[in-house]
Amino acid sequence: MADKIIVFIDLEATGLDTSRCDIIQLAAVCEESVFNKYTVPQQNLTESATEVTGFRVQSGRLFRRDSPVETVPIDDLLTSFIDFLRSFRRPVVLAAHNVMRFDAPVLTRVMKKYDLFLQFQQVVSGFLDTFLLSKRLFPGISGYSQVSLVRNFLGKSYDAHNAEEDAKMLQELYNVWRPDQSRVMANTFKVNEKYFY
DNA sequence: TGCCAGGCCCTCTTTAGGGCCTT
Repeated sequence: MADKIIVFIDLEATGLDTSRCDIIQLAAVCEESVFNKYTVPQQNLTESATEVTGFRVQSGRLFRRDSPVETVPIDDLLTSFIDFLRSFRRPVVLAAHNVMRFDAPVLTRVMKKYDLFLQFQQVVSGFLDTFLLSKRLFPGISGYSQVSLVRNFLGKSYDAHNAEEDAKMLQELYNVWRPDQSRVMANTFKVNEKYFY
C-alpha cells in the first residue's frame, strides 16, 4: 500500500442504474492536483437524477442549475482521466463513497465500452470504498452518507453533487480520519471486469 | 399493464424483509 497513491474521485451520472447510466461529470483529486470534466450524456437523466444533480441537457448542451457547462466528448474525458492518473507514476487506488456499488461498476463498464479498460487497469490497482470504511471506523453513528459525514466530522455543508466538491470533501474526510493501513486494505478491492451490472 | 438498481448489512434472521448508499 505504501507504494500506492490514493486519488479521490466522484462521478455524476444520468441515474442510479449502473448497468446503463451515462457519465455526466467525472472529478478526481489528489492533494492539490485536480481533474474535472463534463460530457453531454447520450440518454436523458432520470427525474430524480435531474432533481438531485441539477443537470439538464437542452439543444445538445449541458447545463447545471441553468448555467451552461463546458463539455468534451466522452472518449476524451476517459482518456484524459487515465492520463491524469498515469501522471502520478505510481499505482493508483481510486477512493469514492460507495465506490463498489456505484462508481466502480459504471467506470468499468464505460471503460470497456470505449476499449480503454486495459489502459485503465494498467494505472489503477484498486478501489477504496469510503462508505464501507466509515462504517467500520465509526460504528453506531447516525448516518454514513457523505453529506452527513462531512457535517459531523468537518462541521460544514457544501455543494454536494458537484463531483469536484464531493471529491475534495472526501479527501478532507480521509485526512481527518487518518485510518491505519489495515483498515484501508480491508476496504480496498481489486480492479476486475466482473462487476455485476 | 405495470413495473422500473441492487448488493450489503442488520436483526424482532437463516423458510426474510427492510433500510442504506450511490445518481
